Amino acid sequence: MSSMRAERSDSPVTLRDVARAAGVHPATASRALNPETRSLVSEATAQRVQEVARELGYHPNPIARGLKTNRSHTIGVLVPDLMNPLFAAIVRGIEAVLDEAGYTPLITNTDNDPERERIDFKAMRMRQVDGFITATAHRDHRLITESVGPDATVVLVNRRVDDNALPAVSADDVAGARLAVEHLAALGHRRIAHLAGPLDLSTGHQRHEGFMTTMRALGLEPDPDLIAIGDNFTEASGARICRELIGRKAEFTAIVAGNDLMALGCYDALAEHGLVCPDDVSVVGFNDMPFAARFNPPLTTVRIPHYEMGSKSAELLLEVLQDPDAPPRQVLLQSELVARGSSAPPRSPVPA
Amino acid sequence: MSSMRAERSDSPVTLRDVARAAGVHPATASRALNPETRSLVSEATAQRVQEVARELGYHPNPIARGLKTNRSHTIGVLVPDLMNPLFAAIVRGIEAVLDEAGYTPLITNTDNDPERERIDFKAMRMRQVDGFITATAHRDHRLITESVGPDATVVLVNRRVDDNALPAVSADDVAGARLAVEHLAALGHRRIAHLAGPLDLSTGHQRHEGFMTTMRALGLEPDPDLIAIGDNFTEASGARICRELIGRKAEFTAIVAGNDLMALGCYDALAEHGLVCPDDVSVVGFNDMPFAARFNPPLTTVRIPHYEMGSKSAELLLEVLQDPDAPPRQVLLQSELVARGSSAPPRSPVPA
DNA sequence: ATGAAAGCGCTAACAG
DNA sequence: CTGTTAGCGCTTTCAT
Repeated sequence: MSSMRAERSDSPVTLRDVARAAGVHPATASRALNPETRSLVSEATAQRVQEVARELGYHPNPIARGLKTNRSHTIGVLVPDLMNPLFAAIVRGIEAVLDEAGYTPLITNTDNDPERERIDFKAMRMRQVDGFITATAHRDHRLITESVGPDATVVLVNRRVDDNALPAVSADDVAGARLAVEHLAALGHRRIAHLAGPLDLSTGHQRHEGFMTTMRALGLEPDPDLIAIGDNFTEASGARICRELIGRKAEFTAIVAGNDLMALGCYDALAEHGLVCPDDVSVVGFNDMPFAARFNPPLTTVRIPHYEMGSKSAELLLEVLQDPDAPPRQVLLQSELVARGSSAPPRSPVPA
Repeated sequence: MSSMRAERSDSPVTLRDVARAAGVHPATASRALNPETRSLVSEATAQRVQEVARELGYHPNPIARGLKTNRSHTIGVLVPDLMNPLFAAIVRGIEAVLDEAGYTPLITNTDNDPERERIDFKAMRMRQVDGFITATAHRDHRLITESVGPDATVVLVNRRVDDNALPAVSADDVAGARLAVEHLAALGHRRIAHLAGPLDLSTGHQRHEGFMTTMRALGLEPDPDLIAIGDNFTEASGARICRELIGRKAEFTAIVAGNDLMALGCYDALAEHGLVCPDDVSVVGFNDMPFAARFNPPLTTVRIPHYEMGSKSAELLLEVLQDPDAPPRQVLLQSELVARGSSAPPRSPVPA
């Protein structure tokens, strides 16, 4: 109630105002208001200052604080594309944790364009972000360190770099690909194709690895004719290389796609050639993006915990910010197969 | 090439450094570097300062600038939920325009929670945002003006307020609903239901208006039993009120849903009752969200230009920022019907 | 435990 | 046209 008085138009109530009202020096007020330095001030005055601040409706000006401290309580978040629901979910996870900790995310879309990425990094550094969370890392991390400087705090999400030089949280893509292959093998498939995502992205690479390893482990030597590499993780790319695969006239009864979008591209390419999924060809995606169960047919896919990936990455960043010298930690989240309508036993199962 | 020298670790190269190197006063350097004030300085020195700045790799510190000017070149963007692909698209449109103009969006999700919204507004004002773009407006705009103050610059996107007191860009929802009804009527439907979104949101309200008006215009007095109001724009809400509708035992052959998500909810509710879409019941959505064509059946819906809505809203905001006293302008974007598999003639068309 | 003073990097009067 | 002088709001030595 007593606070109503101060709720006037703007809130240009400054630290000085609080100090004056509390009868102390601005410096003292500053100390009293900041949890980090409160111990430097007597319990009594601390109480009083805080009280007065509340009554006046005082809010510290983060800009001014940032100018002095060289920190902005702002985190740069780089994703390929917010319109990909996967990344939207990750961002929401990041936002939740950051918000709780008093940080604000600064979000930007790179469309996987390295040039654009470089520009964004620079721009964010200029805005004094305290750290970065990026989902756009290529397997070689030099692009990042070159752009942000070796000093900057960076956490990777959904991707990782080869040498594990950067802290990262990602799903276990190798294990995920294994689940996909095992699922298809269990259904009786032997001629399994893989339409991989770009191999210079860790997700594309690891899933490819997982595919190859598992195939061999199951005694199914992968046929080079049944492997194709897309140049990005899109429906168009998936469709393109699926057409290519079909054009090769090699026999196959199932496809492991690099991700759900590429799987959708397969749907299209298959349909163009009069092939029906799953009757003629089973398709397994990756990510379990929102609405995957709505597709026609409902997409069998490997679920990765999007939201949790985001929240964990934010936690990890906060951790690194606290203790910059700790060795880069890698968090691996579990993936899980979600069987839906796009996978079924092959028409004429080849007996093992 | 000559710039390599300065590209050392961080970029703590300040205006003073540039000034010193160019042999001028910092103030002069400031003027030379700022396009707005460049005219105040001689062509020659302006050139020289800019040259030196480039060589040194100087970048102005926006924090410091903001502290002085009380502007941050930052825009607060409030959306209900980034995971709704509609809003992701809007955000991308906003981002594109803002970025071009040297502004940075600060994005936040409100989940349509007014309390959360209020908090976000406050937090952003503290961060000195220069303006707001919000997709979360209720029809009554007092919530907004109370939160951000009467002085603040606000543009609405995808929604509007009743009295048009705020600048806004939105799709023509009334016309959109008309298209939906006309489409179904043209197919031969007479018993058309409407599962509306919340009526305190302009989108829900306007689509409902458009539905009622068009029905009457076509001589199809809307049956109150065939109207239900959801409490939010989600699949769950759509499913809930669709079940309710079915429970009423009133006859209907088609549904106009408040948006695509609610239409998806209808798919579920219908299926639960053994009704098949479109054979038994046609369903029309609203928004044409990404992947709508992938659903089963592919969703007939009213397309609104998501991305353009975002970009236009950013342009409008920039406009208002330029000329704060101009009367609030409303931009209405055209919607368009996209006929897909979820709508078909009724089983036994009632002759007109 | 508190006050005084300086300064983060930049811009905006005001002189000259 | 350019230099001088302040000062944005806050934090941080350094004294006291």
